[in-house]
Amino acid sequence: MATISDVARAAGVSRQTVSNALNAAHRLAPDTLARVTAAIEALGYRPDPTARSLRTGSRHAVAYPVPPDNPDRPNALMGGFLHCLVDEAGTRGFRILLTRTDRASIAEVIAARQVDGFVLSDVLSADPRLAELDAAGVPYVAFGRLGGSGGWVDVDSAAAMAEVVELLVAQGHRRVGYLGAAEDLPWMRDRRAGFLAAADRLGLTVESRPLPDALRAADRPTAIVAGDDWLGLAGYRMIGEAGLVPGRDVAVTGFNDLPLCDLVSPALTSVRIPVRLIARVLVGRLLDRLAGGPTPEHGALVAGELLVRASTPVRQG
Amino acid sequence: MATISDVARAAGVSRQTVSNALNAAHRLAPDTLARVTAAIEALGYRPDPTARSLRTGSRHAVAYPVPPDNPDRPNALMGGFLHCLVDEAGTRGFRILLTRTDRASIAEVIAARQVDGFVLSDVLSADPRLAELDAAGVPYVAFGRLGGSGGWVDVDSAAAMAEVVELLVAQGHRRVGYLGAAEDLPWMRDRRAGFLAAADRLGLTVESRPLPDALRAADRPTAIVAGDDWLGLAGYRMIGEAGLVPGRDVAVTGFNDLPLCDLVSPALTSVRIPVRLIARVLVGRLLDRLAGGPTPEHGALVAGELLVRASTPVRQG
DNA sequence: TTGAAAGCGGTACCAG
DNA sequence: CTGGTACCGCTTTCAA
Repeated sequence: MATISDVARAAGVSRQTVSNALNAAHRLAPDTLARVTAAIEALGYRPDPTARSLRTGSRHAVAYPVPPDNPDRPNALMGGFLHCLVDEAGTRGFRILLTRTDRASIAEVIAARQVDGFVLSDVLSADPRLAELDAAGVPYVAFGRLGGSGGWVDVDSAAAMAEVVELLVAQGHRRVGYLGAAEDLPWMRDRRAGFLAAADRLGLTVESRPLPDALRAADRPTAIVAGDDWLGLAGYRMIGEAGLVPGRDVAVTGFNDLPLCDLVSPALTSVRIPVRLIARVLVGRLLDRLAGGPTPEHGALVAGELLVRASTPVRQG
Repeated sequence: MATISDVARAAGVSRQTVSNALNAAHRLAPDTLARVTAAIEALGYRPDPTARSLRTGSRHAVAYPVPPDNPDRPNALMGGFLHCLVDEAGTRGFRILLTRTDRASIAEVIAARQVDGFVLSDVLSADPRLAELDAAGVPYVAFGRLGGSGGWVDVDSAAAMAEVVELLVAQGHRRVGYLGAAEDLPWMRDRRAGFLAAADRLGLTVESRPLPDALRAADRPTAIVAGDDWLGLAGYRMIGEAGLVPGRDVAVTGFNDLPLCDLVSPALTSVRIPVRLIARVLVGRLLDRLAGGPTPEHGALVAGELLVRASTPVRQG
């Protein structure tokens, strides 16, 4: 492996000049630059980022703690998200370092100064990792809304739920049930709130009885809005157990647009999460901040995409 | 941030002694060790892996190129796999660095000496990345079988397919169709070969007509073995289009055990891939190699787990 | 515009 | 068992 000294020797200049050729080419005389560049080419020289990091203190790397995965309900979007993250960071010369999610592991990565910043996801309220990062002064951005700072990006679930409600209203639904779960998760709470707000605004009646009972009542809801796709399928089951047919008798919507939406019968109307865009904005905000830019005032909301499928058919009459 | 010099000064020893306390504690007098340890604690000193790497040349990091993800058919197992990978590597003091999969990116990571080795997946035959790694002498292990070396781990699809065939035979099936696709992918070819071998050994007749036609024939196959779960669902559709009912009229099996197997109706019999075990063996082999151990002669095959569900019911008569 | 010297934070080697 | 010295490969500072 060629070092900077090898190149300097080959080009008949000092090591500094080689360094300048790489980092501040404009300060070199044209012919010197040409000579150095030729030597770099000839020797196949690549500066060692480790040595550079030691000197400059910047690591050109970002950590992403990989959330644990429930094998029975894997996050099918994770692979795509990471691919996009790597891609977006890569085009700006940064790498993604995976870490465990526990506080100790994160503390270690910070203490070892292995990265310049963090990308977080699945952030809970009062997440201990945030305290850790704040205390150490390590910049981060989160996928999912945070309390104060503008260092976050999230799906605009309120807007998405409003679209869902508008769809149902347009299809003639007047009484709708909401199927939620895990409401300790901020994003699940957020979706419910978005639904309720839109339902209120558009004059939809929200079912208050437990859904299994409500579906058997004479004035049963004609649609169920679920907090995610898995819950949507739970809705299918409830509907079936009430002797009704999902889609035909009761419309259903999900959230996340997992691939199973197209597979189940009827295909499930859902909201697609723009993974690529989210990765881009996350990386953009973090790297801008690392570059010394100001922290944006507000978090960024990106629109989900409502995909209407057979589970929300146009109603006859 | 405390440095090794700070600790040395605080403990009244040289930097070298602090270094020894960390890396070769047995060479220190007990009381010196105690003094140094106390100083480390007091100052919260953590050695900087970047500086250490510069000196030793080892990065304590492993690269994993993230395969691109088809949004319409995401790899639902990726999140869990990466989590396991991080976990297994982490317990041995190694980190996972994500990279892009293209040859140029990999060449860059190698040239920049950013990792000690690679974990690969989705390796094609004559994969250009292998040439790159071999040429540079960078150690690697692959999820998925490789030509010569023992640096790989894979699911024993032949054994798994044998289990599938045995199940079908036991259930009274005599004529079975195979539904494959993307046979340029080694693992897909491997599954088909495993099926054919087992069918041959157990005297099963393999359907040779195109499945849509065969299902309409009088001597139609009574079961379909699919190369993966998505193909299993394609099988469901073919069966339905032939006026038959999957599970009841024609048994179906998949492969991978995606979560959708439990969701579809009938639930799809499939083979679960032991992701955690695979990650463990991959990391184990790579790190053993990095530690100077010998390369194993053979690749490792790990058993898949056949999960029998409603799509392969016990046959009446 | 170019170069010499110092140093980033550790570890290897060797002397005592 | 401990410490002095050189050095890993690069960039920053300051003179020439």
